[in-house]
Amino acid sequence: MYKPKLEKDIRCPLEYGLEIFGGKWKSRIICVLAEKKTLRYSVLRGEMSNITDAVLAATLKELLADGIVFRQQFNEIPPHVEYSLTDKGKSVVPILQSICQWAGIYHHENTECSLPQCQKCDYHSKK
Amino acid sequence: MYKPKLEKDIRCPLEYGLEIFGGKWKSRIICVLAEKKTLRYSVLRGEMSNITDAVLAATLKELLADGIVFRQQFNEIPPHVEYSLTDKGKSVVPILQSICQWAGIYHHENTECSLPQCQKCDYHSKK
DNA sequence: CCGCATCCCTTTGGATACTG
DNA sequence: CAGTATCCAAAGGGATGCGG
Repeated sequence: MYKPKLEKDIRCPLEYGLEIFGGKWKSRIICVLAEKKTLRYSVLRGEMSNITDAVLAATLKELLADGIVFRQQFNEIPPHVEYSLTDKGKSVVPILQSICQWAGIYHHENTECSLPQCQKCDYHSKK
Repeated sequence: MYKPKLEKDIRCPLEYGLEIFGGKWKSRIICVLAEKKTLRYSVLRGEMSNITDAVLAATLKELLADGIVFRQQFNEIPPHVEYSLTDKGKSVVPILQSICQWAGIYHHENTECSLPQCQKCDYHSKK
């Protein structure tokens, strides 16, 4: 039985912001796109181990709706789709950087990302 | 029936950070404590409309475990408990500030917090 | 006064199979 | 290639009532 989504609480800007990039895969997708600039769907999925299509597609949809990513469809043979960050999307990267820096100070046990696909977090400390 | 928590994924610093203050009430609690410095449990609850004891207590426990808040118990008559931010907790406030600023730019529909208890978000723009 | 126990509902994330 | 459909599991959040 389908149940319509309940009216969301009115949220302050802070909570709005956390909604945008606070999801389980969202920050990771933003990081990857920030580093690689433009990626096809299948390549993007390859960069994120263990994510399934259902989840990746749903997450990209949200990011698209929130204006974080840009989606370009190529109706060639074979067809493909490319994703990249919008300006809005790019503007969150410094915030993710600062979170990563902060966490690096306190999260001693695992300062280096141990997930290969998460080496993209290195983006935050590079340069 | 009690079910043990599954082993958490290994997370990069960024995701660790989002875990700390990304929960539904966490940022709000941090904001309130950042402004009021020290609050009794009951007063803190009063500052957050609609939160229930079960949720507030659980959230405070997490923040305590993560070293964000400090808990001082007074075994007087009547007994009470006071919560305040640790140094680690205080150090996340600038990050919340930057998120709030960023969101203010893009979240035009609701730039001003419309929840009274969330006027604490003004903390981020004050001064 | 503070906060836990219990039970329940909603939301989110995921596995598998399948399609334009 | 780039997803959707379906079904399901787990976690988060919440209401109520009790206990130190």
